[in-house]
Amino acid sequence: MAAPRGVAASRGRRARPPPRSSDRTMHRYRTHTCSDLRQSHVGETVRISGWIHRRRDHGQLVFIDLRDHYGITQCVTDVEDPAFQEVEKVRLESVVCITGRVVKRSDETINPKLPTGEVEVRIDSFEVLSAAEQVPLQVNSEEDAGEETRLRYRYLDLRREKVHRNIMLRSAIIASIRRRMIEQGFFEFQTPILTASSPEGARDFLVPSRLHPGKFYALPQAPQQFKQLIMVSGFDRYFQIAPCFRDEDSRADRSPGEFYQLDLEMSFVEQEDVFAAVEPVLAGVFKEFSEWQVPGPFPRIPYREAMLKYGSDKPDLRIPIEIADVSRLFEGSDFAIFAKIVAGGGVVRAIPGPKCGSRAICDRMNSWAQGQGAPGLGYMIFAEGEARGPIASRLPAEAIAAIKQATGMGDGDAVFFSAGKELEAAKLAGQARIKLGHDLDIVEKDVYRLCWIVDFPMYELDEKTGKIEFSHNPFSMPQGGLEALESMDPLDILAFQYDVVCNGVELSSGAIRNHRPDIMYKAFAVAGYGPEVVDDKFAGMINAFKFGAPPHGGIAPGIDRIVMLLADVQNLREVILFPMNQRAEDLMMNAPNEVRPEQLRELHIKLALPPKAAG
RNA sequence: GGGGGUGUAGCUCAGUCGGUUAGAGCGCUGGCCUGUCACGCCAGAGGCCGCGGGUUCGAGUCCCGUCACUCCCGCCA
Repeated sequence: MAAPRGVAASRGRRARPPPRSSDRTMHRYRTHTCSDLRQSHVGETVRISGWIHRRRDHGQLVFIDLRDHYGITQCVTDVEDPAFQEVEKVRLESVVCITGRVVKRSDETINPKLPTGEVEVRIDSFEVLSAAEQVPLQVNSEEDAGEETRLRYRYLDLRREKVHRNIMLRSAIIASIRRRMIEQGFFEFQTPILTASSPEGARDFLVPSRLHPGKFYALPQAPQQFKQLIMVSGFDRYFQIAPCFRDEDSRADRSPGEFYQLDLEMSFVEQEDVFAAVEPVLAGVFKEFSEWQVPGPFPRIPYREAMLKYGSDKPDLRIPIEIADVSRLFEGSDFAIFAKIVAGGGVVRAIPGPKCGSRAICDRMNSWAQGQGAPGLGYMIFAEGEARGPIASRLPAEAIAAIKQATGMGDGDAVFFSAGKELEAAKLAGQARIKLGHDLDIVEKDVYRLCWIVDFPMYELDEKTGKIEFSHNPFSMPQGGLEALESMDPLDILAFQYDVVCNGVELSSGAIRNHRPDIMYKAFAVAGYGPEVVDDKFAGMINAFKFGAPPHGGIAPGIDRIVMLLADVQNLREVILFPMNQRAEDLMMNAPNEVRPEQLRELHIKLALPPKAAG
């Protein structure tokens, strides 16, 4: 897969044709790029510029692979040439300008791996535009350097084929998204970067105000309120490739600090209208930039069903394992641990383990579960028409038959059991499902399985405080509207709130918004907030809704994650030009950094550092 | 805030049970080589084995602490 630079489709189109070669008016730096030259150029004198990618020194004869954004061209010089000495000495990654004659390579020396491999450039003159010191990471290597080196010298890392290609893929994906959104009748608008802190959600990044001592702007966690106000302003269909800022800890699929969303909002729509607008954009992009299957239409899976069958609200549908609830079978059973859990309102979930019918595998799963902080993972092994294991021996035959029925398992298989409080049991079962999928190598390959998760609950119970809280976005419209808020148990109320999930990665959250002030005040009241909280914290939006707001809704798929999936990489840093490290530091630019005392004084800020950092 | 992994040459890594002078590939320096394309061959320079402490006759290796990078939990409406 030694694809030469410049051939990958994602690498993009060629540069506009450079000026024609002619000895008198030759361009200062180049007449062609390093991917341009073909047999048809043989005989022409050309000029190309780029980096020294690799050198092969034969003593009397030196080959140089010259690399630019577009590709690689082999240049050659021998001891007779005046430029020979310099060419032999120049260090890798130096930037040079080469003028020379395009010559045809003899049949045996053609390199079929290079698009320019039928020709080479005989060096007439050789100019070093910028000499390189020894580089701290190898640009011409497939092998990644350590993260710290890669980030500190990101501009070198970005020269490497693989990373360069990922970034170009990102560029092409964003261009495609823009085109598709505009074709669907959306308009792109920009929203403020300096805005107000909002009490909900993630931790804000704050920006002190010079003009208003003691006051702060916040960077937007998302343009949420602005896009709703755009709808109230009558623009009907908005989108933006929007930067979002959240001061939360990072993960492999969660950048520290900042990330980009395809933010969009539509007026006069219901949930299905949003799906109908977004699904073709996402499906189109996934199909355009990969060879993998993208089955559609995306299935719609209610939240509760997802939590039951997949143990997650972001199920990886490539794994052909479905969890079943078997709580009822353990009710009052002789297997006391589970019986007690069920009696106490807990649940027992059964995870099918195809071809897992061995003690070794089951013990391994059990210790894995303990490593996850669970008490353990029960199991039942099927062999020779019977069920074995400590659980099986305490269950009546009918219950075992029912478990077989529910999981579809038989001889040679196993069933694992996750028991406990509903959410915990479901999550452990979900993690076990993923582990089994990977361990057994039964994850479907070469496919992007996207789905909609719908009917998220409007509220949830905070385990610690026992208080009712918004489970997602407080601006979502509750299903059933005002009547539901007034008459139902808050924990039973669903919201018009939805996610898009792809292969176990949450791409996006969205909702039909609550555009009615009366319902808004009531929704907050249920969560224990008086109208003054709404008026104070969401003044702009609640006021706007009092002057005629269209029903509206939207969604905001994560750009970085889409690119990550399409680039088939495991970490967001691979698809971001200048990412920060896990501790939210930019090792290249040295951010965050201390500032001059005058700057702080201007901002009316005095530092109160923790004892450790003070020294 | 918590748990796991990693840290040895400029880079990627090996280093056995704790035992002589710490190795390899790439890169770098010098030499040889006129058809290579991950060129080949010879020689050389380059090491606070992350840092500090401990155990030991002896520590890259074992123990404790600490720092850095990373993955995960918490967190992320």
